[in-house]
Amino acid sequence: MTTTRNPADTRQKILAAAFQEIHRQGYQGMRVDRVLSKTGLKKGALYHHFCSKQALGFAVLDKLIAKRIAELWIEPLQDCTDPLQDIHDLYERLGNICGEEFFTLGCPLNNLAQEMSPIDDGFRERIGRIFQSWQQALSKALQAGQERGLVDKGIDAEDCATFILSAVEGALGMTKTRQDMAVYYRCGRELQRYLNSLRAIHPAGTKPDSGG
Amino acid sequence: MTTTRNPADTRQKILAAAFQEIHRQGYQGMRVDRVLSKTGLKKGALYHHFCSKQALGFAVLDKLIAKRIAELWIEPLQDCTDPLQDIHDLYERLGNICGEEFFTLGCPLNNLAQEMSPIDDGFRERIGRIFQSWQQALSKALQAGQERGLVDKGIDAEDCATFILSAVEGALGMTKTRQDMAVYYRCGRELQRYLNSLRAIHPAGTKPDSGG
DNA sequence: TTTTACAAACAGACCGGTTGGTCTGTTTAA
DNA sequence: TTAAACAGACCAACCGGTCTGTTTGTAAAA
Repeated sequence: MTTTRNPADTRQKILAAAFQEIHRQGYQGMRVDRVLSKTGLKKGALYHHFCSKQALGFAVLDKLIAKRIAELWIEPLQDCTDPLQDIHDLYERLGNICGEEFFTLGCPLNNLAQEMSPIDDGFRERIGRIFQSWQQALSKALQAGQERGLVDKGIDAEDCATFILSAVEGALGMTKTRQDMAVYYRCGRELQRYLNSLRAIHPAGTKPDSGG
Repeated sequence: MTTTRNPADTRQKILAAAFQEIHRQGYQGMRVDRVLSKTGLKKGALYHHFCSKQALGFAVLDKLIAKRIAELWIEPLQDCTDPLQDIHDLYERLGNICGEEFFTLGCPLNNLAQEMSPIDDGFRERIGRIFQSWQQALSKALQAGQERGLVDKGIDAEDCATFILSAVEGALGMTKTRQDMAVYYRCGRELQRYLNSLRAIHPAGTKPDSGG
């Protein structure tokens, strides 16, 4: 029967509903009652699994959002061949994977960052760690590209990673503001122009691998 | 005496306090009572000048925030000489004008956009108009640069303006998330790299004005 | 100039709905 | 048998907004 108890599943249901609520209304705008009505559970269940609204918010951040970022951005960059190409591919891929509704709601991580970073240390530290690992993945990929001669050795990989991350989040934010996915794709093309400007320069008239 | 009534001044005081509150806590996080305690006024005064919390929020957006954006970004771009240089200068200038505290709180306009665009039509329309004029200013400046031969005629000024706006807001957002102005300056250097990629290309070995 | 009238500009008590959280009791699984 | 896993009534604090009463500026009337 479906009436059998399953604590792990209950916990997951609560997390999923809370994630949706936070994604739509923000953390402060999320109401525990709405999470409950969405799951069909009662307060006893929620406060059995999570000791407070804040603990629930942290759990959503640590368990769902961080995982999503890792799957979409960090792991694919671990062993990429051409970082400049791959970063743009990941950007484009996000547009295919996620529906239009997702884009009108914005990046869950950045939403929380903008809302909570200045007013809650717990959120700021957790969010900071996630962004840190994201940026590191970008930076490492660019450095690997430099070693392979695909990326200009004159650039500072850390700086570029910071900018790419900012630009991606900026594009997602503007897409959300305008409620128009066309903004996302336009920004994607210009991001590609920037990425190309990071390419290793080879002497005119020679191919990258033909030089001596 | 300072006890004499001054409605216009009272209204301005309320707006200023509300702006600070919104900047720190967001619109939903702003409390009417805190605005009042900050101004020393009572509810009677506030609800005499503004019929609701929402009306107060709209007023802050229309009177304070829109004005600030116009002064900092739109008006300076009206008659600029070299848009690519001037856009970067405006970016750098913002870092000098505004204190560190401002950056840890983020762009007031984008904060509101991220928080309210998906859940309130009134805010979304107002915010959309402001961003629209901002982007138009960037776009027009780039087009003027194209006509003067300073900007590559192959680029789409609208697309570039969208990306620049997104990148600037993204940089401000990441600065806020990290609570570190160094992020802002790093992004500034990479933004400049992007802007340089929009420069008109002149034949190798010739100066821009010496070509025939 | 003084008085009166009146609306604008507030003060501040009050209210109803909302919200996160608690507490006790009951059911389920081991 | 027992502890975990819930149900659901209940609560205190908060919060936007209302309402009535009071003060102040001002312009017309005397």
